[in-house]
Amino acid sequence: MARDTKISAAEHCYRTLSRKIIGLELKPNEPIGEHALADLLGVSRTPVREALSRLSAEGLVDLRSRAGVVVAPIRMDAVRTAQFVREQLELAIVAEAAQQSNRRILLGIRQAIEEQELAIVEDNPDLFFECDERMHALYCSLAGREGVWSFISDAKKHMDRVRRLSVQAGQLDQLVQDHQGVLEAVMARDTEKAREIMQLHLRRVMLDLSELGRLFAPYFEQNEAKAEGQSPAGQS
Amino acid sequence: MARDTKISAAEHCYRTLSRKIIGLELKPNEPIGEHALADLLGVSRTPVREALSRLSAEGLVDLRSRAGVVVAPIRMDAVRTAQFVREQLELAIVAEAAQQSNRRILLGIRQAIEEQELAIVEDNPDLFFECDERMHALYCSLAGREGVWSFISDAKKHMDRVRRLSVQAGQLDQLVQDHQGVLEAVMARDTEKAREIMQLHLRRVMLDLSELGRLFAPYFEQNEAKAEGQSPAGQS
DNA sequence: CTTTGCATTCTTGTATGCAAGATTTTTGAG
DNA sequence: CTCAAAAATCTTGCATACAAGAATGCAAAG
Repeated sequence: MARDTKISAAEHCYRTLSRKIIGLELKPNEPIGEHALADLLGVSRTPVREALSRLSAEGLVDLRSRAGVVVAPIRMDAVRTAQFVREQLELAIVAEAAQQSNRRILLGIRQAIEEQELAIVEDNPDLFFECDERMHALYCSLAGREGVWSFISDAKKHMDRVRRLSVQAGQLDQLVQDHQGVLEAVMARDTEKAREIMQLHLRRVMLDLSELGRLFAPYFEQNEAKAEGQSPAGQS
Repeated sequence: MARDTKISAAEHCYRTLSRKIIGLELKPNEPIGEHALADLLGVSRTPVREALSRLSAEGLVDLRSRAGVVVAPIRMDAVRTAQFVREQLELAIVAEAAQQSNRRILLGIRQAIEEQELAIVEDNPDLFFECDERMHALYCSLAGREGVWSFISDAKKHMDRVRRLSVQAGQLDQLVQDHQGVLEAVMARDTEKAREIMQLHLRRVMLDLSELGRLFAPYFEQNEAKAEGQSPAGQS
């Protein structure tokens, strides 16, 4: 209520919806109407529409022309592509980062890791992911390539929902251990080891992908199989 | 005039403006008004606004709140970042492509290169760049990672205007030779050589960047140097 | 009971109106 | 002539109105 005047309503809509979608607060395949969102966000349809247009370009919502808007289902293809992109970029970044040494940034990374441990204890997924983002972004800074983070971030959006799902079954401790390993390697200027651990780390998310696809089937894109024909109306 | 009904007006606006900006038909730092664009495109301000919103998110236009819209100046930082991102992705792609062999795609690549040579003879920059895009996209297909192209394409947008500028001074022949070299290496399954030539090729664009910054200074972002304080009013 | 065609309702896509902030011009004083 | 302040103009940001297409429900026929 304090900074309402600073950013536009459209931007506010974009950020709020983006956060809600990635945080699974709005569920994949869930129908959302422009009017309903406008009411929810307390604005008119126009800024909502602008936000939806951007989200559609990013692949987070599907605009079905004149037939409604739905939160985009998680698409296996998109996840794999995003993983590839992210891996290439982050590995290159961490390799460059390992050749730099900025005390302040390194300290920030350490702090982020510690805070992330705390987030696990507190069972606070939002904080966990926030720290994760901060840490990875700091590696970009360390490498002197802050701009690259926005590209990684774009790719990550397609994976974040999967990560959220895997949290519910997940071993978060292992991820933090990975982070510590990467940091040690970077501080030791061991480029190869840093890349190695980071690669392992980044691929960990994908391990249970097919299982998640089964567990959370309604969140994933259905392969054109008309499910209704299989389940008879078990009413009688 | 045949497919007007298929895509929305907003999408039409987005594509048209995107093309005009990248093609330097709309010049960097040129002020554009929503109303003027609406008239130009024969629609109302609403779809124009939607397009501008997306273009702003991509960094192709700057929306100065209530003070006008300008075509984004070329930003050196953004170009360097885009170059980094593109290089990482394309090198990984060509390395994977070199381990595949799909006759039809390889043929398509060869065709694109030949058509590109033709474009040089005809002095047709639009065709030249269109072939270039097609070829690079085909390598993504060859690697079985079509989805990656959209990410490369996003990064490329920040470099394309620079490439357009360097065409005017440029040796396009060299670029085509690079392409042929890459194709040969890929067909010979020589991963390392393919990466090597591709890297050289991708970096060629950046060589004259600083010179272009001087030659086309008004197209580039000015470094906050208040020019007015230095030039006294030489009226009297 | 199932199916087909129609009418209703709902949702989006676009146009337009209005208000607020920024820019420019004008006007007046020194 | 210079500078400053205020008014007029311009431009965007948001809300609303309207129209066209899609989905849904209903009724009638087989």
